Amino acid sequence: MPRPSKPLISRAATVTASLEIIDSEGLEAFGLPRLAKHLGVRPPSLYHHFSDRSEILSAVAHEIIGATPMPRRRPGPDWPEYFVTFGSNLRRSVLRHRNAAPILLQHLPHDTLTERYEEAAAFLEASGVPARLHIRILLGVERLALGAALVDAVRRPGTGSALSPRVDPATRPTLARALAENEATSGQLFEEMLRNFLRGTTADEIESV
Amino acid sequence: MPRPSKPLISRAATVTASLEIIDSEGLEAFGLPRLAKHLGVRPPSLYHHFSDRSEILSAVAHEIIGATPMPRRRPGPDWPEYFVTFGSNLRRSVLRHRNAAPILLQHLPHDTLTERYEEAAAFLEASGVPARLHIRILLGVERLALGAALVDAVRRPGTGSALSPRVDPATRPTLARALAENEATSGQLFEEMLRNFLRGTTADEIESV
DNA sequence: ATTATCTATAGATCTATAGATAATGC
DNA sequence: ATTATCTATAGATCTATAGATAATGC
Repeated sequence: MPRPSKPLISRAATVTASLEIIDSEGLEAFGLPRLAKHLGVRPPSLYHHFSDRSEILSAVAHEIIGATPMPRRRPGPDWPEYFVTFGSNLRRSVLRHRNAAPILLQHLPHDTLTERYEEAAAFLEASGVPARLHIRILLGVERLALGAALVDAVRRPGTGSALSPRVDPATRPTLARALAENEATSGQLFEEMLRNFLRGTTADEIESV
Repeated sequence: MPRPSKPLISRAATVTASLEIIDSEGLEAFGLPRLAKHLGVRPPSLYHHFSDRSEILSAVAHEIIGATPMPRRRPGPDWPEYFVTFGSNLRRSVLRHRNAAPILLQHLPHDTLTERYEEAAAFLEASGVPARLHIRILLGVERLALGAALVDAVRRPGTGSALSPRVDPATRPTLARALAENEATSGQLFEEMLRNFLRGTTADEIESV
C-alpha cells in the first residue's frame, strides 16, 4: 500500500514509540528497524518525517524536558519554594525515562531549557531577588536537578533509598554508618538539598538587606 | 607475527588509546576496529584482554573517575573547603574527557566513588560534623559536581562563560540581563555553589550547637 | 502535482568466535 | 603447556538512498 488514506507516522507518534522502546527494552534496543516495527511501517519511511536518526533522538530529548511543568506560584518572599518545585519537576521528568539519560546528555535541548529559565528569571525579578543572584540560582538548581536525576537514573533499581548498590560495612564502615543514619528517600533528600542550597545562596543578602 | 616478544596490548594502554580517540574524534568514532588500529593490532586481539566491548568502556569510566585526587587537608572547622576541593576535582576529572560523558553515565564506577566517599565520611566524622548531615553532604556534593560536569561537558565550546549557547536578548530579555550581570566563569560559579550549598546545609546546626 | 508509503539494496560497520601459529616460561 | 598475537569469517545489523506506486488535495 504505497500511500495510506491516513498517515501511519507522525513526529509525535514516533517520539512516543521511541520512548516506549527505550523505557521497556533499554537504550541498546533502540534503532530504526526496531522503531519502524513498533510503528508498523518499514524503516525507510521514517526518513520522510525525520532527516536522520539523530533528529529522532533530539525530538525524544525535547519531549522529555518539555514534559516538565513549570510551578504555578506567585512571586513573593517564599520564592525559594518555586525553585524547589521546579527542580523536583525537572528531576522527575528525567527519571520518568531513566534509560534515556545518555540521549539527554547528547541532545540536551537548550532552547526548551532556556525558555523555562526565562520564565524563572522573570519570577526572581518579580520577587525582588537581587539580580546578581539570578544566574547563581538558575544554574545551581539546574545542576542539582540534572545531577541528581542522572545519577539516580543510573543507580538502576527503584529503591527509594539513597545510595543503592549495597555498601559493604566491613570495607566501608564510616559510609555504612552514615547511610544507616539516613531515613530520607532520595526524592526527599533532593528537596532538602535544594532548600539548603537556596538558603546558603541568599544567606549574605538576607542579613545585609 | 603470532606472538610478539613484548606484548603489544595492555589494559592501561587500551584505556589510554580509547580516551585519545574519544577526546580527539568524539564518542561516535570509538569502536573496536578503530581502537585496534590506534594500538597497531587487529581487532580480535583485544578479546584476549577484555571479555567484550562493554568491559573496555567500564575500564575507561573507571580511569576517568579514578584520576580524581582526594584533597589533602586536616579535619577541622574549615572542613567545608575539603568538599569544595573534592567537588572541583571531580568536576575537573569529568571535564578533562568531556566527550566521554555518556560513557560515564552508562558505566558509572560505583566502587571507585564509594571508596572516595568512605574517606570523605571519615573526614567528616573527624571534623566533628553531626552524623545526620554526612549523607546530605556527600550526596549533595556528588550531585552538584556530576551535574555541573555533565552539563558543562555537553555545552560544547571551551568558553569560560556560564551559559554558552547564545541567549537571544530579544526573546529572553530577563535571562539575558541575568547573564550580563554575571562575571564569574563556570568554574568559579561552581565553587561558589558548593560553598553556598554547604553553608545552607549546616546553617541549622551551627546555631543550635 | 504532491505526499506518504513501499521494495530493493548498497555499503558500511561492527561484535565475536574458531582455529592457526610462534614466542615464552616452566 | 601457556600466552599473545594473527587470519578468516559468520552473522547480524544498521543507516541511508533510489525509484516505484497509489492516494490525496488543489
